[in-house]
Amino acid sequence: MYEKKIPKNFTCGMAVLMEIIGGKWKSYLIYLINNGVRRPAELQRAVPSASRRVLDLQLRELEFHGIIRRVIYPEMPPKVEYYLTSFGESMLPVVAAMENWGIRYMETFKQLMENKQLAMGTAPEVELKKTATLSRRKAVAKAV
Amino acid sequence: MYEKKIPKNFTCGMAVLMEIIGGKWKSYLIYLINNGVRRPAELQRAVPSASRRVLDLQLRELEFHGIIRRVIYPEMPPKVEYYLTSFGESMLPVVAAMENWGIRYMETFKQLMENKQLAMGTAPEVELKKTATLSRRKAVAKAV
DNA sequence: GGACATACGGAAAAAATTATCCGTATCCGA
DNA sequence: TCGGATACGGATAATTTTTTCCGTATGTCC
Repeated sequence: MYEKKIPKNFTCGMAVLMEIIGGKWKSYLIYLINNGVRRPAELQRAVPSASRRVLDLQLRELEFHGIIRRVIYPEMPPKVEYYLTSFGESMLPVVAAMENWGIRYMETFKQLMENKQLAMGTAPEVELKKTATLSRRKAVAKAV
Repeated sequence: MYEKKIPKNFTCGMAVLMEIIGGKWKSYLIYLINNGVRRPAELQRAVPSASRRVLDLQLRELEFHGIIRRVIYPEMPPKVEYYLTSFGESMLPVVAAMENWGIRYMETFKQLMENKQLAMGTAPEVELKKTATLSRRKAVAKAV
């Protein structure tokens, strides 16, 4: 793990959670391991777009953080399996909530990315409030 | 926003959600705005460890993704306020779940970081399974 | 006029993360 | 003996994100 130069705070839960599953593939690894994809090579085949190295590193970090547990079989050729710890399992509802929210807005999101325009179906109420502060001063326009 | 060279997939919800709130301060910004901290300068004072620039950039991205809405008051000195859109509000439960999970394991996590040792209170069941595959071969040791 | 407030943005440096490429070792099967 | 499977790790490059430092503009208060 890279030695950080800027210390992190971890004063809010978000920072803690992000430190643990913020990596590019970590949540997916948790998902896969929980669904029975246990061996390193299997995981690599399951996520071919990730390099073998990063998966290894992120598995190490997940293990270091107590999310997964590595079981080493002293065989030849080598065999390794990963399992969620009970601590790791405690994270499943959160991961699921994140995943579900994402799925729900995936299509909308993709369209947004293509259009490169803000066009969320649910979102954009745009209105200009005119408050007391406006009349209190000279109200110079500086629109965007 | 930075033009990426490696295209992202967004085939799973996690990737979508991460694209939206993965930024270092984004979830905190959502939290603050939802709690009435609306003006840019207020937000900067609320997160002094973040540079003004990044907060600006991440606010832009949140706006672009339809999570927040920027209300510009044509006054002088300039006045701007951010509000969650209804789309942004749909994210609150997820953010809360993440935050809560993190808070719950914050202390354990901090100790882990200090010790630089895997010592999760709940976690480490370590056991070595011996399966058929072991006897099937010569079982050479390659322990760690 | 000078110091402060408001809000914004470009450019480049620094930091952090991820990718690529090299290597180790053993065993199995053709 | 050669090619593939298993698993792992170092070193460096590339990419992405964040920080730092510079600038713009206008208005108020002393």
